[in-house]
Amino acid sequence: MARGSTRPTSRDVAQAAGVSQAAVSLVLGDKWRGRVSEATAQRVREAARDLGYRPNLAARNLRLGRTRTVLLVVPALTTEFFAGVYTGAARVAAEHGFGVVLYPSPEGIGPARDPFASAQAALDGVIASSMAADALTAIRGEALPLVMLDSDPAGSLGAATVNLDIADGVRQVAEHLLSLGHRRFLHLAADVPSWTFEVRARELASRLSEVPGTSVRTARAPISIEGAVAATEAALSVPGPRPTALVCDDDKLAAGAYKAARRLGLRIPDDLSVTGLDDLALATAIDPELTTVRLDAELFGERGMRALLAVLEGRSPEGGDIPVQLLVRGSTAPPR
Amino acid sequence: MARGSTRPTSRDVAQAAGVSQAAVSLVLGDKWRGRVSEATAQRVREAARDLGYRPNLAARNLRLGRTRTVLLVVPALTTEFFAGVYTGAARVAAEHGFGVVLYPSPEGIGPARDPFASAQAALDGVIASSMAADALTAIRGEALPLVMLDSDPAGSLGAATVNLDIADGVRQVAEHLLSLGHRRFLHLAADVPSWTFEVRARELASRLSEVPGTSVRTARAPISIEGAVAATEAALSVPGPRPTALVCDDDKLAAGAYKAARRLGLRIPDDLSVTGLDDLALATAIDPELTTVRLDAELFGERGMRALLAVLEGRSPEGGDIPVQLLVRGSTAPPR
DNA sequence: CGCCCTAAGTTTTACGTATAACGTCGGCTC
DNA sequence: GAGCCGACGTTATACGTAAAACTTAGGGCG
Repeated sequence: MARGSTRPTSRDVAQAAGVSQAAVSLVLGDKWRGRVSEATAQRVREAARDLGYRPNLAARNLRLGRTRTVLLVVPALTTEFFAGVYTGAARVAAEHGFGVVLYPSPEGIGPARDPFASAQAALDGVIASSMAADALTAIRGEALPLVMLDSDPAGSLGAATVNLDIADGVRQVAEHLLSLGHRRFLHLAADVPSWTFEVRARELASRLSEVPGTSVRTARAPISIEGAVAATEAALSVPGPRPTALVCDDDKLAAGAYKAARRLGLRIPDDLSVTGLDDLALATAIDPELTTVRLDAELFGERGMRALLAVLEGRSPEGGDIPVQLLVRGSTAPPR
Repeated sequence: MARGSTRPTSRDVAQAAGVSQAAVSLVLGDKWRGRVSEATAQRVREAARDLGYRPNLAARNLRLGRTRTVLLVVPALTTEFFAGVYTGAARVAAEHGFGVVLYPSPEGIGPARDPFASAQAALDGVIASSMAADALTAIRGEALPLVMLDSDPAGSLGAATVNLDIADGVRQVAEHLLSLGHRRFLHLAADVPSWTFEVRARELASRLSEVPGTSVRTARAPISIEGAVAATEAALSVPGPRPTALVCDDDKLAAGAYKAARRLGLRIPDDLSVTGLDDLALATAIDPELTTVRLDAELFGERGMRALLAVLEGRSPEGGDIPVQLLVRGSTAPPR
């Protein structure tokens, strides 16, 4: 009790219970089936509780050569979506006795360009968003078990991938707008090099090209409201027939588009239909509420973590993209 | 080289450089001033680089008895703000060779109610938001160096506190609205037990009570857009003279209030002035743009981390609240 | 010449845990 | 009664690192 400030070790517990340190380890590690009597085990457990014993993780990790900790690498930018991913991943991790450490990719973190310096913990594996491109080379260098989120299955040599079915989401958006009667489209694309955005562009172009009489222009903007305002305002100001439907890569871009439309005196959805992608809180805060594609971020994180656990246990991760869902709200209507 | 799959240790480096393991540790730990010749040090560094050596964190942590890792405990709810806090904290941490692990407080994480089970890493200290109340008792039990964010300085026995000057922000809001001529106020309060919200209520009531002829009612809502819509709609529908100014504890609540106002046919700011607090991306996405109080989340995280570093080094953390700034936008105007 | 000092290392130890390898003792079988 | 086996432990060791304590060889100095 009056041992001072240092934390009790398994040896202290052993002494208190009148057994050897090994016995403590066996009991607390639940490996005592036929090795220790029930009575002794009970004594050990009580001593541990009384002393407030907690195993030293550093020692355990050293001994076992693994840490039951994984790194989740996300792009610094998008917070709400990846908060959901983290939550899902952390929940599944906790169920399996794992912890999850976050590494938000590049900017803002400063000198430590290296995920593994920043995450002091030693790691058993990594889950990385393909948007966090900067960190990826460093990750590859470590040859750790790796799961990629929303990454080109063909391009992620070796690594397992878990993807949202973004292509289907874009198809749903296109179908919805086409069936409303829209033919002149503007695609407000995220100016970020990532597979997940390439898919949007490819799928939209592909579907629209099948319908005679449609046209689609593209504008690019960084993923921020201000950036989207400028890009949209410019794109809608060019002479010639104006697009009647604006497909945005992302809800934030759509929010910027709203502001641009307002400045130009265009009413949504009467003069311009707008769609987003993500279903952030934003989407229902703006007026009119945004027609968008709901991505289940938590499920995404869960599936990512399950895939990594599978890799760690030598199983092969389950395949299949995660379904997404079009939410039709007030920002889309037939063209006037 | 052809050593197989296991990672090289300092002993491997030693062998490659033709020195002892101790020499490697000295060189790489930068403790070799008068202990090792420059030439040998160079050889060691090269060998380490060639082998791709990385020190085993678990072993180092065990040896040193500290991990250079701190836990940041945040409420699961609010993501954008705490993303900023994390970024600021992580930057400062990285500058000092520390890592930051996130623990989003209660819901969603599942069985592991215990921050220290979830964050597998052993910890040197903790930074905790007072909003993450559920986790606090567990944290206290560990007797780790602790810094509280936005917590009652009087009530956080022993622990250092770092606070935003929320009281000043509320005063600025009140001053602004009073000077516009508003006298009938509604306070849309976050239904979350936390000091940071108590301050808002206290300060607003206090300032308004000094001005004769003012009245203030209070409505409560959970911090979500939908919750705020319902609460605001109810509060604005009661008979009698309607409030002309709505002071919200938070931007999200304000976004909900916008929707409620719209449903009731009230125009902002003509029929109702609205203010928020946080300056989230939301604030400039909605129309009209929200008059709100900018909180510098990154600076908050920075200061929190600096305070914790001070505690860890036995210095006393610097005091003083972090200043905040009123941003007057389009959601406030004189009452009609 | 004898001494100490410094440079340049090496040997050894400890951190706390998990587990393989090793004892001991009573009881049962043949 | 010899042998063996299962129950109940203990002893010893290794994980990789940091650092204290020790070694060795010159060199300078009185």
